[in-house]
Amino acid sequence: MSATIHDVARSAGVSIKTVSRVLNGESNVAAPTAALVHAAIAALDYHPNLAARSLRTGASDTIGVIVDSLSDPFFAKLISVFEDRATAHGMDILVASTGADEERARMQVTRMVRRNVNGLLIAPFGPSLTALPEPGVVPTVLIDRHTEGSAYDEVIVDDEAAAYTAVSHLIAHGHQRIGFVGESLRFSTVHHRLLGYRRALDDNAVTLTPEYVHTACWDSDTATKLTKAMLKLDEPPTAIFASTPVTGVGVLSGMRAVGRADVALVVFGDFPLSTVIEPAVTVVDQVPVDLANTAMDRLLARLGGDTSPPTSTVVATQFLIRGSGELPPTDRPMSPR
Amino acid sequence: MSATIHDVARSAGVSIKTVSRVLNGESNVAAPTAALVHAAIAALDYHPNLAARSLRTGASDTIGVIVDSLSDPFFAKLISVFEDRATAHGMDILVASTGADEERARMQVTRMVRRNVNGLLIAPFGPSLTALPEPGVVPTVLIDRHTEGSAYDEVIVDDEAAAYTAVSHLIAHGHQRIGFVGESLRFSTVHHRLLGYRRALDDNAVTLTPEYVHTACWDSDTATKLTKAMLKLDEPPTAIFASTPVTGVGVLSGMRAVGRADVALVVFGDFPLSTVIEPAVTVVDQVPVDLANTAMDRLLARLGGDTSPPTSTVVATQFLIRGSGELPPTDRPMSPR
DNA sequence: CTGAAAGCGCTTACAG
DNA sequence: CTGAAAGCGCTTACAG
Repeated sequence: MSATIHDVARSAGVSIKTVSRVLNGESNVAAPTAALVHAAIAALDYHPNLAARSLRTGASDTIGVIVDSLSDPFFAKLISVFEDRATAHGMDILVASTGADEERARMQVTRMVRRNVNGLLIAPFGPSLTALPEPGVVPTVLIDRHTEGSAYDEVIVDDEAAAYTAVSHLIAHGHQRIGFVGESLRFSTVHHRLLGYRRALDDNAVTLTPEYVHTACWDSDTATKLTKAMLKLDEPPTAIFASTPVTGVGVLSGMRAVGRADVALVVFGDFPLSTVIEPAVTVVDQVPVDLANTAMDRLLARLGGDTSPPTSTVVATQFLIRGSGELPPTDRPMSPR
Repeated sequence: MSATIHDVARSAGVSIKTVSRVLNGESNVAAPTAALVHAAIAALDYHPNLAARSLRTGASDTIGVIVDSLSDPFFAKLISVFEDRATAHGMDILVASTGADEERARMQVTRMVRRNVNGLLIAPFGPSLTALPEPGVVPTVLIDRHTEGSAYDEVIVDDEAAAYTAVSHLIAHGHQRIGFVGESLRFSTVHHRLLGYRRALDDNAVTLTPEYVHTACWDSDTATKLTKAMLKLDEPPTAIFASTPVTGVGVLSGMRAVGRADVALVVFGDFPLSTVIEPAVTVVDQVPVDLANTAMDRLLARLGGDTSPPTSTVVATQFLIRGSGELPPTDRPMSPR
């Protein structure tokens, strides 16, 4: 039903090879011939069959994106930027989630490779390399999280330095008892944020209190529970550093549940409503748009034939001071239980 | 480099047709033969070439999703559910955004069709049918918004009824001056939410005040600006109904900017932090998970050969009363300007 | 500058 | 229950 290259060739009175040349912008076609072909293409509303092209060339004009979750606002923002950029280059994007499950991540990579994606953008997790494509199979750029020993370009932020800044900021505002509410240390980002937290304490001669450090807050609800527990300690923290927006929301919820809006808070990662909450939430903004654009730049360079050694690009974060991180420490006595 | 069906056939000592039969689960293969083929497939780590299959069959085991924006939390949630379901059926999803631009929407549909997607899930906008695939080209299900005269299944919510409930709730709590902050009426959803708003006023003998009705809040910032302006009227509204989470966030921001946390608020659509804000925000929850699953059910039915006439499925919403919609009207005098 | 032939890796009739 | 042939719609050498 749809016109094929043969129809165009017949209509233009040339061979299919010439049509193919015009289609692929090859230079060696006489101008009048090219015009004839263009006219035929327009007249027949011809569009090349992508599956046929893909079968022949092994590519697909498609970019695969693999992240933990498609509904997480951070990843959703990355995807949004990837799609804009891909569309501008005539490519489509295929998305897949891993749920931070290694088995599923492996499967998603395999599926993408089988789909002949031109390139892959992956938010890796855990130290394992098995959930990444084998080197040489498909150009790949890793985003947000570092994987030791990978053969790929990566685009990350300096999590440790940003966390260091954030926690130092809390200490500078008089806080000595600072909670750390983090997701799993399986994520290199959370691991480095914890390192930054510890270094800030060390450099300011603040003793680390194990009861204040939580590294298994899988979701908002867990963060809420742990926050409530922390704030009920005999010596509760006067400030909390949340390692991600998801845990940050949980912390806010926990603070609210025990009626403690006076606890200082800094969240790693900006989120909608952060400026509407009272007090507005001080955050480390990872600037996901920059992260995504930089990663896409790398991938496009690789697709363009760049074969230089893998690079590690560190995108700048922004520390946005809004109020919640500047609350003075209160030492209101708490009921013992 | 990768094994082909010929390699498997040779290794198993059968013809490629027999391998193809096994691959596609056709019944008429002798058990011992099938076992031989399976062994060869496993030994060679064979995976069928998807492009070749797609070229031959005209399908691609792929579902296309087209929405306004990939980073909007509502659409991101829908996509997340679509991906889960698609993965469970061995299909991948291709995503594209329209930016609510008809030209771009048309282009995205064309691209998806050219990619031979098995099915399409589209959040349409505006009355135009030109941004939808021509009937018969590809099974399509429309989500969230109604398009008059389309030939496709649709899965929507009863926007008018839900808005009616929300606004009636405000009136029942003593409010007579109720603002409507909406995005464009191009969206059938917003249009119907406005109808529900008007009907609730009518049924309760509340006069509609044109200054309270805004239907061009493209983004949060516009909603903020209009909210601030409304609250500075000589007779400001005592309650506001926001037609979407995006405008709702803008309204909250505007209320905060003029120091009016005492204005009642109901938002159409739940959003993260709605329970953490003080007071917690009363919302009409569209239950995006239900919407997405129902749409996917319809699409899978169509892919399974269902050729019955197009259906319109209305998914139930939930009215979540949390505090912000129950604030009593205050009649604090405002400065005249 | 242009074209005829071959073939990418599958599935679809068709035959036995 | 099994197979040989044809062909989906392109691009890739190769020839002229």
